[in-house]
This record gives sequence, structure tokens and C-alpha cells, in this order.
Amino acid sequence: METMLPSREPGQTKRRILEVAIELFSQNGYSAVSVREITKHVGIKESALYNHYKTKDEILQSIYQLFTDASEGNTLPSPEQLEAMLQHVDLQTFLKQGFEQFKRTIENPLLTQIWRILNIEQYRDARAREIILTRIYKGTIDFLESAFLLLQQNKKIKDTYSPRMLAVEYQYPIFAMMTEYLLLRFDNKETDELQQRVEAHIQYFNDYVRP
Amino acid sequence: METMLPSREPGQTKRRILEVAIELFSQNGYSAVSVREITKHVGIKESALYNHYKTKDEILQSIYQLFTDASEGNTLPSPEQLEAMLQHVDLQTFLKQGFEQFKRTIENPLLTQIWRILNIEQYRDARAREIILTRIYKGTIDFLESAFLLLQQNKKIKDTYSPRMLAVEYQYPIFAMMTEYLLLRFDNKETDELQQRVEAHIQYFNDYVRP
DNA sequence: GTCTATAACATGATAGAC
DNA sequence: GTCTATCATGTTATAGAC
Repeated sequence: METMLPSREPGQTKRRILEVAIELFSQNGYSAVSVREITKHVGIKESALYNHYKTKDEILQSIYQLFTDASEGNTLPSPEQLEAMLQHVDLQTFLKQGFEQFKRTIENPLLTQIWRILNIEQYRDARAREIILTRIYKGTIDFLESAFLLLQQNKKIKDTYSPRMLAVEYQYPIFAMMTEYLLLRFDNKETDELQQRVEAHIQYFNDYVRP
Repeated sequence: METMLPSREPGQTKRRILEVAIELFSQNGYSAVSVREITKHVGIKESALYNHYKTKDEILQSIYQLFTDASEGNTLPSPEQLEAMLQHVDLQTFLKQGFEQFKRTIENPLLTQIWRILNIEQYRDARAREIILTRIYKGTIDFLESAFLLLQQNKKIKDTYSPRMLAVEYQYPIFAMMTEYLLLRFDNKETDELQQRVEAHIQYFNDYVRP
């Protein structure tokens, strides 16, 4: 008689641990989730987890790594690509494309869960802080600044304000709406009004910088 | 020979517990801080804590209450007060006053610490979520909406956009900058540039809605 | 009423032997 | 992969001191 196939494909258990941990950490935070709870969901004994991860913290580290990899995956265009693109495209189209990118991000459950984890751990864990400040805040603003600079040089938008300031005025409301979105969705509340706000914000910004 | 005055003023220990808990929770989150750690900092035995709080959660509850009380303390003006005020005051002055209020908030260590705790606990704890969504987000936007409506009626600002939308455009960047500020300060990093951004944002908004 | 001292119990992360 | 052991943690309880 055959055994109950305890022989899963190699690497599957490790992947399952990561998935379950992301799910649980994003709801309760790293510190409030026990290894016991993770392994129960995965269907293995506590100690078996240590065959795949040296410590509980190493799981968290892997989660951060996953986010970093994904951010580099849907990589921002290079300066040359950006320049070529903005030759043919006006502000409206550029912002619309950015918005579509934004929507894909928030519709990706994995990324939103890790985003929540980063928010929860940002004070306890300097690695989360680093990702938020450098990769999310600074990275986005730097990118938009270079884009707006090019648009100003091409006379496609007003140059009353510095490109960096325009980047902040455009992006920061979107950060705040993202935060609110994550909270509303956590309670399965409606986010239609919020989506309209994002679109209205793009319209407002567009009106303001039109030359 | 006198004893080492174990007789402190009544209520002092309870207050010390709260202070220490706010300090520790704001750095590590509720779940990562042990009762042992709190009582060690206070200088009492673990079991003595339960003379003041029924559970560890009751401490957290008191912290939320403190924030709620403080929010109601520096209470927003009533609709009548607001109307009277906006008769005499232009947008620039109104926003400047709001900014001063904002600065006082972020310079109050207790409030910033509790703000951090709310951020950490927002997914694990529905009470934190409620405070952020209702008291902070909705409360602020509702207030600004009524203010901008009055300013529009007094022809002190343009009425191209709805007052609610103006409230969002004005306040959401400030929310995001507040979040960034809390992170930067946690690492004792410079926040001068951020402060300039807030002022530039107010200027930008002011220019935009000037009739 | 508030403190100390001490102990008990269930649950937590982790290590080592199998 | 499992089982077992170790040590920290939240909580309750008991007894005694001011």
C-alpha cells in the first residue's frame, strides 16, 4: 500500500510557508503571528519550519526580498526610454499610463499584502523603513521629477514650479489614497469614491500644469 | 529608620505604566512588547501591573482613549465659529493657522507616538482602523470641505472644483508628508526639506484657488 | 489599595536528536 | 519531515508588608 504521498515536490513547502506567512503577517503583523500558527496552516510541525528557514525573521527577510524583486521587475523606464517616450506623448497620456500601472499594483494581492506588512513593521524594523523611504518615496519622486523636467523642456507643461515640486504635488496625494485604500479594502468597504478621487486628482493636476 | 518611601502619590504608577507603554509600543508595536518589559522600565513587578490594568490590551485601549480625548481637546471650531472666522479671514491666513496647528501636533511627542502606534496596529486592531479612517481622514476632510465651501460662498476662492475635492487636494499631501515625517524623525534624520515642502504645498494650493 | 515575592499554566521561538 | 526539551511570555493566584 502506498503512503499518503508525503513526498511533495521539493521547494513547495518553502513556498507555502512564505505564502501563509505573508497572509498572516499582513493581517496581524510579524510579532503577533506565531510559528505554530504558520505551520498549522501549512500542515507541518513547528520544528519542520526550521528545515526551510533558519529563523522566523528569515521569513520576513524573504518577504522584503520578494517586494524588492517585484519592484525591480516592473522596472521604471530608463532615462533614455523615458526621454524617447515623452517625445511622442503628452502629459495626459503619461499620467494615464502611470495610473494604469498604479491600478495593476493595487490589484496584485501579493504586493498589497507586503505593502501592509511594510506599514506595520516600519518602526520596529529598519529594513522596512529603508524600503518605504528609499524605494517607494524617494524612488517614485525622483522618477517623476525627471519626467516632469523633460515635459517642461518640451514645453508640454508649465515651468512655473520646479519639477520636483510638481512630482510631490502629483504623487503625495496618491500615496495617501493608497494608504486609505488598503485600510478600506481590509474591511471590504467600498472604494469606488476613492477611485474617483484618484481620477479627479489627475484631472486637477493636469489642468494646473497645462501650459 | 524610614522606609524607602514605597508610598508614591496615588495614580502615579498607573500614569507611568501608560507613559512607558506608549514609548515602547510606538517603537516596537503592541505585540512585540512584553508586560515584563513594561514593568521593568516602570520599576514594579509584573503582577503589580494588574492592580492598575486588567489586561495588556486595556493599556492599549487607554492609549487610544488618550488620543481621542486629545483630538477633542484641540477641538475644531464649530460651524458657527468657523463661519464667523472666515468672514474676517482670507485663505492664506486660514491655511497658515491650520499649518501652525499642524506643527504643534507633530511637535507634541505624545501625539506623534500614538500616531505611530495607530499606524502599526491599524490592520490587527479594528479600533485603530476606526480612529484613522473616521477621526483623522474623514474628520479632517469634512472640516476642510465646510471651510472651503464658505470661502467659495464668500468669493474668497475659485469655485471651479467642489469644496470636497479641494479639501482632498489640500489635505492628502499633508497626510503623506506627515507619514514621511514620522519615519524620518524615527531615525533622527533631517526634516528641513520636508518642512519646506509643506510650505511650498500651501503656496501652490493657494495660487491655484485664488479667484 | 498598592506593593513584593513566588509559583503556576498555556503558549511562544528555537535547538537537537531521531 | 517528527518528537522532545528549553526558555520567554501573558495571565492568574496566593501570601505578606506598608
